[in-house]
Amino acid sequence: MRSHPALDEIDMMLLDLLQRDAARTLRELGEDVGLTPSAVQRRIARYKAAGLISAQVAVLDPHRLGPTVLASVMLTLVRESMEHHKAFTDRMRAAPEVQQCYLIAGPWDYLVMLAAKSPRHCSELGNRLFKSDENIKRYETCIVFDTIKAGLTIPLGGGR
Amino acid sequence: MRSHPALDEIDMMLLDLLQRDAARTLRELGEDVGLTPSAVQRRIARYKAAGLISAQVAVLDPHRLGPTVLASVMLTLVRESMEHHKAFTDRMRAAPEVQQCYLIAGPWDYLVMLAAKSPRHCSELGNRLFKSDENIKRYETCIVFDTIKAGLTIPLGGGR
DNA sequence: GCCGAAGCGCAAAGTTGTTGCATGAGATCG
DNA sequence: CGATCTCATGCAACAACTTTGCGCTTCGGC
Repeated sequence: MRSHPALDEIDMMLLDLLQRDAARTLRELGEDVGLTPSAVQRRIARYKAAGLISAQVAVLDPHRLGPTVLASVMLTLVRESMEHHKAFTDRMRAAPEVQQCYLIAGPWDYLVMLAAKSPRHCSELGNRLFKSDENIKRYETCIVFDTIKAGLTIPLGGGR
Repeated sequence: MRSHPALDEIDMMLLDLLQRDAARTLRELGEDVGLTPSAVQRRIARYKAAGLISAQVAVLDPHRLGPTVLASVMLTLVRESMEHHKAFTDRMRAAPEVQQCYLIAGPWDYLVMLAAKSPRHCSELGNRLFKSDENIKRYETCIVFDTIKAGLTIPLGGGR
């Protein structure tokens, strides 16, 4: 007995449609997958209840909102205890300028994506979030010159 | 004469609310910013027309959809002509497993975030997208152990 | 075969999103 | 200094969408 009866092909299609455009109506979605609006709505309610859909957000265009500087930061900690990791991750979660933060394998411990309002702001962020932390051994910042692609889309095409 | 009369404080609040949760009703948003639903709806329509809101998407939880492997890839090209860059970026844009792709400063040319269905799939992706490209000098893949934070939120708090 | 669970379509009911219109606040210009 | 024009708002009517109850069918045990 599984808590979730497994997702069928229609579920995959719906989730894929939704992660591309969540502003469409139930009728449109229904036509695409071959269901009535009410059936679509019940499925989507199921996804939300199950936590499959964790959020529904508007994606803003950074460069139309005024100057925006994106940067990637790779870093390593000095001590690797649970407490030190938690202290760091809590700070990342709390900082609104931190778009993404990943614990990664390899020479670096973390990869962080920053969104700042100016080069100066970006530098300040580095100081505040990383330089002033005694437990960060080293960090390397790479300014983003251009965003080729940005999204959080998960591949759902070929069945899973 | 500016193409866009500049955004006031209410615009910033609305955009900030929307990039956090785009599923709220116009009435709720209106109460938060002190406007009627129709005023809110007209502002949002303006944002969309101006391209400030580039998409409205559902964010899926990768790990509730079955095993998912995220990875970051840093790479450098051999030749840096416009054509070579375009060939590469076109491939990135076309690949559904490429979540994000940035042109960056520093020792590497690009940072790419991948979403794969398994370690094997991830390795295949590396071969298909990078290893088989004669114009990629070197690339380094870091598997993501844990996602601390993921989003595309832009800081709008302190006025802009 | 019988029975319960689950999903669907249909249609009514309830909300929400959208639009026309009149008002009022600024800005521009004579 | 006032006339005028533009633009955003609130209100109210309207249209569209979402949600829910109900009966039906299907599928899997028992």
